[in-house]
Amino acid sequence: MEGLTINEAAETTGWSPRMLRYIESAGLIEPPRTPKGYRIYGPGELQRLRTLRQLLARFDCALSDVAFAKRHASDQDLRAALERWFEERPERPEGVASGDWLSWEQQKHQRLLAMDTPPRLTEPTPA
Amino acid sequence: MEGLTINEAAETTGWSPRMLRYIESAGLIEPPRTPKGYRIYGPGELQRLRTLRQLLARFDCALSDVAFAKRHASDQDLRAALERWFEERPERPEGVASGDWLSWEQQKHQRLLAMDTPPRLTEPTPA
DNA sequence: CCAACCTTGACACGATCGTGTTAAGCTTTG
DNA sequence: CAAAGCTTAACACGATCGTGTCAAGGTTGG
Repeated sequence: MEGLTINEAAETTGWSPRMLRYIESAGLIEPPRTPKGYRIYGPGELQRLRTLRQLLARFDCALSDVAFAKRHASDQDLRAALERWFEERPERPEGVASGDWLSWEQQKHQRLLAMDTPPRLTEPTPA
Repeated sequence: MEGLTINEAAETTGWSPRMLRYIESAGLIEPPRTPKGYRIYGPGELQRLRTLRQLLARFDCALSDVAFAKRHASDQDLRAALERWFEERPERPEGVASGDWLSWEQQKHQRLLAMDTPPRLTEPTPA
């Protein structure tokens, strides 16, 4: 055997075997398998399991958050979209006439949006 | 009045007033208030509300994910920690003797970890 | 061969998310 | 001033997360 079995890994990392499977299902740590499908945890996996623990505890965040962060890290489009959203400043012009008011910033962003809006995402969800 | 009230904003963005408050409580969009505490949504907020919608729909993610992304964007420590965790490669050396095996990678990371571990975070949670 | 271990799948359950609704109390406005 | 609108707080409820446990079946090893 080239590494630890799931129960052994659970033992040394503090996670339950159930959670190791769950973590795998979340795409966070996917150990290789023997030809018959047994999971084998090597030093790398064990270490990542331990540090995962610390991450969650230290920053008080959820497994799903880390899963999302992974998506965020590997999905260029997602990252770009989020970045642009955060950049939309809470800017408050103040110097605009009351008529324009409703239009000016709105249109500015409308233009930005038009660039990446896959046609008809805002579909009226027709029942 | 310098902007839309919460009900008007709800009307034009498609969110319910309840959700506008919820989104605010999540720290995603916090409109300014009148001296008496009434929320006022300006063009910026309205736009962010609309694009938020598209974000969630387009990438099929949750509000809490975006909230976490915001933390991720503004918390340097969090970002660094996540980055390091993702970088821990699923590398499988293969060329290491069976005795070393358990130690080598482990210690490598232990060293890395030691650098940023605020003393005693792994407190034994003493009931 | 059979006991010990693994695998997947399911049910269960408390906690949190996302959302609506309602109540009690101010504020703005016709 | 009274109606309409805002605010917070609370209750409710289905959906999902995180987790345990149990069942049915394949694998491994003494």
